[in-house]
Amino acid sequence: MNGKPLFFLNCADCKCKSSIFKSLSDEELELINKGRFHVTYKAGEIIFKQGTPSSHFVCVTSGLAKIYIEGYGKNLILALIKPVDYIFGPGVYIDNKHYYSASAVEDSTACLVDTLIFKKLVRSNADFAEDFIRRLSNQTLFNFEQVISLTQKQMHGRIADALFYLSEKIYCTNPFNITISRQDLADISGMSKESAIRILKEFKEEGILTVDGNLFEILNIKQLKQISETG
Amino acid sequence: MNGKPLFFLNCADCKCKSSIFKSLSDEELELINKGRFHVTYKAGEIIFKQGTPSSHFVCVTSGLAKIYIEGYGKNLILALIKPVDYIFGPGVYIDNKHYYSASAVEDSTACLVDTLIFKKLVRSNADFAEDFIRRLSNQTLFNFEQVISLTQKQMHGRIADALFYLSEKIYCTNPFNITISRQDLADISGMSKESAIRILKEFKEEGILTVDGNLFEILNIKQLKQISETG
DNA sequence: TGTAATCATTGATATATGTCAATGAAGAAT
DNA sequence: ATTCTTCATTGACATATATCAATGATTACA
Repeated sequence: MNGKPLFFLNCADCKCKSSIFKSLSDEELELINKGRFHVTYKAGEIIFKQGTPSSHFVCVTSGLAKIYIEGYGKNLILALIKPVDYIFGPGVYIDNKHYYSASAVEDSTACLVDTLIFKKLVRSNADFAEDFIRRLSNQTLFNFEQVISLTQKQMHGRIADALFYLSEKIYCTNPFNITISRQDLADISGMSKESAIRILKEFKEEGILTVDGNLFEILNIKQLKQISETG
Repeated sequence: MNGKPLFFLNCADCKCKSSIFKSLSDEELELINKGRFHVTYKAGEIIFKQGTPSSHFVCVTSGLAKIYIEGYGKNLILALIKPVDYIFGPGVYIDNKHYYSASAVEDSTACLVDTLIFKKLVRSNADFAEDFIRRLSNQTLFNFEQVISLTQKQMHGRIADALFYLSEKIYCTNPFNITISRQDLADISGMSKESAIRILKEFKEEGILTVDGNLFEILNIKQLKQISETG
């Protein structure tokens, strides 16, 4: 419930706008601002659901969200989205459908912006278009790493990768407090919850990691890196 | 060695240009044409190698190529590229590096075009940029299907998916002659060559498939679809 | 403040899948 | 033809991983 002033901001003054918008002028930001909704989500709430039409893209302004594909009986978490980052699915330029679901992991707030406005700006502003393509490319590279980790590494390597992802990319500290569940950790690593927990236990026993509830600390980064690399 | 006249064509007259170029004017095509190389590859030859700098993108004009990530001890085939389709890796907009390798599966020919020209056209022609983004989006959707198949389906389902991919997307006939090896089939399906062969054998025994050397025929499409869906 | 509900943990077990080794078949080269 | 090399096939075996079931811990809640 903090951050209420955000409701009154416009995009041009927004202190926490996504870096994708840096190539936009104030007039262009005003365009975005006009088609914008500010929403709050409680932890666990669905932001959008795979298969539904997508008319807006989502910019997470506080909290933490996950995007995940609902597959055959289980979920694959594609990424965690933290402030200030945005969710722009591949369906927007194809058939305006969501190809994955998104939900709030922590209590979160987000801005929703009409994708038509976004597409218009892509056409009219080459810098913006290029930034967007760069962003799509980075996502693809991330997908590549992910698919190789998931298909060619054994569980230890995959958990190691997930731990580095959480520590380095999401929580950005080393003793870090995870706000995701063990099931989420398993859905990131493509394994069962039970297996994920067992690997954590092994890492603890080998002194690579300490786990106290949701507080994790990677003690032996070098060894964990090696586990990540040897699969 | 057929198709020699291709060497003398320019892009504007090319009968087999990739659909990505349909939004370009003759002048713009001439720009592409100027920075273009026509190359022939023998089956098995490497077109480019993961990790090397990428200055040109590749448009396959005859034959068949594969793009594959060289992972931890084995390869993952991301896609087969048939005429007329092009290979434009995600590194082009990031650091001009190849993030996967490409090689010719059959004797092939290709045009190489400077990526700088491509990027210039993306900036100057909004239709072209949008077509390109659409294409990137489609690739992402394909990646999603692939990662779900590879991580959430058992071997039977993955081989079923690979067979449909070959029959419907690549060779586009039902009794189809594969020009890829069993190892390639395994690298598409994310399993060992031996496992892939065993699954094929089971499908044969159940009357779902006939396999005579490299000639495949899917006999019971409905059943194979179901195997694909039940994982 | 207890009761339900969810989440985390652990053990036992079944099985999907990879690895290794051996053999057969099909081309390529001499 | 004959040898050599690559590719395909099969079997035996080891093991990585999921599933199921039970229990403990934590949180929501009324």
